[in-house]
Amino acid sequence: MYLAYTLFLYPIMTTLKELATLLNVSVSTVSKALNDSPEIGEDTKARVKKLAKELNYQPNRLAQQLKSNASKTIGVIVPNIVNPFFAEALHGIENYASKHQYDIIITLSNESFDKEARAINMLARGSVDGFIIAVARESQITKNSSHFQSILTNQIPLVMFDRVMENVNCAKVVVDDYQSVYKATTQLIDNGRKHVVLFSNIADLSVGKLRSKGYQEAMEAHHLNVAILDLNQEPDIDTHIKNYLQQHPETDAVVSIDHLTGIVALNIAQMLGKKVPQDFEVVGFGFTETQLLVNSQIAVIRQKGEDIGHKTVELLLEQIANKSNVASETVVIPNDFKGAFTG
Amino acid sequence: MYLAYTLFLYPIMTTLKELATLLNVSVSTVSKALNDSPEIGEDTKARVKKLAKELNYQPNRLAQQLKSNASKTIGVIVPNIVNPFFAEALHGIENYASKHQYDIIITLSNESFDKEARAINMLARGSVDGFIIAVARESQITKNSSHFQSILTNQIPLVMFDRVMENVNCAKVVVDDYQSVYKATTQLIDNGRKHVVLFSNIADLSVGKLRSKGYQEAMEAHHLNVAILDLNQEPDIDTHIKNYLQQHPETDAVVSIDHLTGIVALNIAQMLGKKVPQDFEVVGFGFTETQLLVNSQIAVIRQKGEDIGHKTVELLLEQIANKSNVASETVVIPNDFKGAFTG
DNA sequence: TTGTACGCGTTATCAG
DNA sequence: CTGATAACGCGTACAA
Repeated sequence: MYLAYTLFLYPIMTTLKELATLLNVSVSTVSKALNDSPEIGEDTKARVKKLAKELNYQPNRLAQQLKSNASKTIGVIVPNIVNPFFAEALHGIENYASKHQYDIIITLSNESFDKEARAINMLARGSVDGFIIAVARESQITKNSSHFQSILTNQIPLVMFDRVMENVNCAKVVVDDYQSVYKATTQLIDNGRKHVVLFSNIADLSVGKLRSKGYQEAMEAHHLNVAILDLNQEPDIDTHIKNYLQQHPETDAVVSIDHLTGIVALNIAQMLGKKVPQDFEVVGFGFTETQLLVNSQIAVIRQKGEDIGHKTVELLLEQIANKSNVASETVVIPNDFKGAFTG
Repeated sequence: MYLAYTLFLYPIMTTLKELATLLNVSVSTVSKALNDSPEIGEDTKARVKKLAKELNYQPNRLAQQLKSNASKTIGVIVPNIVNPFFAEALHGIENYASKHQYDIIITLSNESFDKEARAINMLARGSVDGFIIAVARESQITKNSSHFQSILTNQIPLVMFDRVMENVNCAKVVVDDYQSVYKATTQLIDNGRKHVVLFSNIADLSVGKLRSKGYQEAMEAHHLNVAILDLNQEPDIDTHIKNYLQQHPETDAVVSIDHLTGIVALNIAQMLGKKVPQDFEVVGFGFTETQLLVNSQIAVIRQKGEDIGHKTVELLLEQIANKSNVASETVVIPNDFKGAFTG
């Protein structure tokens, strides 16, 4: 005879208490019944479950989280999401996390220290069991890591990836930035290229520096001139690249250490009448779909975003499990090479 | 004299109760003091705040949320995040939400109905105050909207964007898919193109159908032959496009209704020796960076992902505010055109 | 001015 | 087998 009540109640979230009063039993009985406790008789279990189903009862997760002191949620902070590398990494993170029944809260720092710090402050108060972070540009440049230290001080598990800070003592997942660019540059030189220039719009980032270093040392090892075009934050990279290539017509190869300048360089070189890849070769940083976009006309150093994402979650869940063990290993996920270099 | 205690306690989350015992006052006094209640004396306020600062006290958000019955969090479910359109929309959503002190929990449906349904089930239990959803491919194809109905039944605010379901009665934000493709196609025809083909890998989606319809009706209005290459789910779109263009050498224009096939078609056409844009023209769907990638060689219909994201949040927050008012308006955000068509 | 008591929804312990 | 009680951490009406 609780039909009317039922109909009225239905839409809004049903609680244990409501079930209890409707069934004339105690709240704890209902809770145990729904959790299949052996303490409860089969008949009452059935009654409880039936009504719970009818009223579409769903336990409130906030309450469960508060009680258990675990949110089963990972806080992810990335500089932006439009960069396909981060998109892929997030994809990997989400997949692996959800496989392990973890939700993720994503926050974008927009490369800003403040926003990064605020996000940490919000999430570090019970909302998440741990953090996965790629450091904002501003934090990297200013070397301000106070907000990360506060995570560590609070014993909250933390994993950094790609953009990491050396002086923060936590687990890290990176790619072999130096190695892969060194190797790619060497390959170009072996192909007979003499005027290899590096294009970059991330010179100020940790990864940018490592990649530049790879290029630089490869060039120097072969006694070739180092030429770096730093497009950092330039709004109109098209024009700058065009100007450079016109002023340096001898250029016969480009190493791009980000996901954009390589493709742009390719297009412009073709517009300027260069034959690719016969007398002009490009190596770029890329991601899964890059290959489609450039149609094998350039070689790409492919960052395995999804794998990197997987790994970060793996490390984080380990830390969450063995609360004590603040492991701070650094895992390197080597880059792929896609698209054959010409000989 | 609580210094030793302090040092021991510091790392782990400080609670009101701990502050209270340390200060020999009641929990509520501490709470009020921290919230600057006029009931509390200035001196005690000072004492409380001082210790709170020392111990780095941060109120537990879960508890606050449970108490207030509001999570200040938006649940966002998108099919994937690698598609730059969704990445941009998410960017817009995150920015606008965070401006209004809302967090977002992002879940990826991976185009699967099950995952979408599970995500809703998890989040609809107190974790979020409302949903923003772009419908998974599978849900659209099977027309299964039961999980969405359950959101509505539970009175949880819901906004759909881009991929929407007509039979779900909620607010929606879409682009002018039909219109913009009709217009683009007409433009190509006006430019003298006679053999315009449509490339698509999203024929089965609501947006895909609308866009195809725009193309089709524009062609028919000019008594031209409709030609559609459906690359839906094909792994190797490169090859298919190449084959098509070789078998149909008369083709003088391509309309691509997704963010990939247009760029691929452009590259392949150039490889096949077509002069772009003199005797071959491409219109594609795109996003902010597309223009850079294709270097003005094709025109793009640009979906304003960020604006769309903004709008969804705006509508959702409205709904959250006037709980009663289940507004179900549909907002259309018109596409931009970038890159001049040649005449 | 401060403290007490209760509620948010859940679970766990301990009586009955 | 069932129920009362306490607890998670916070906020607040009410009492002192």
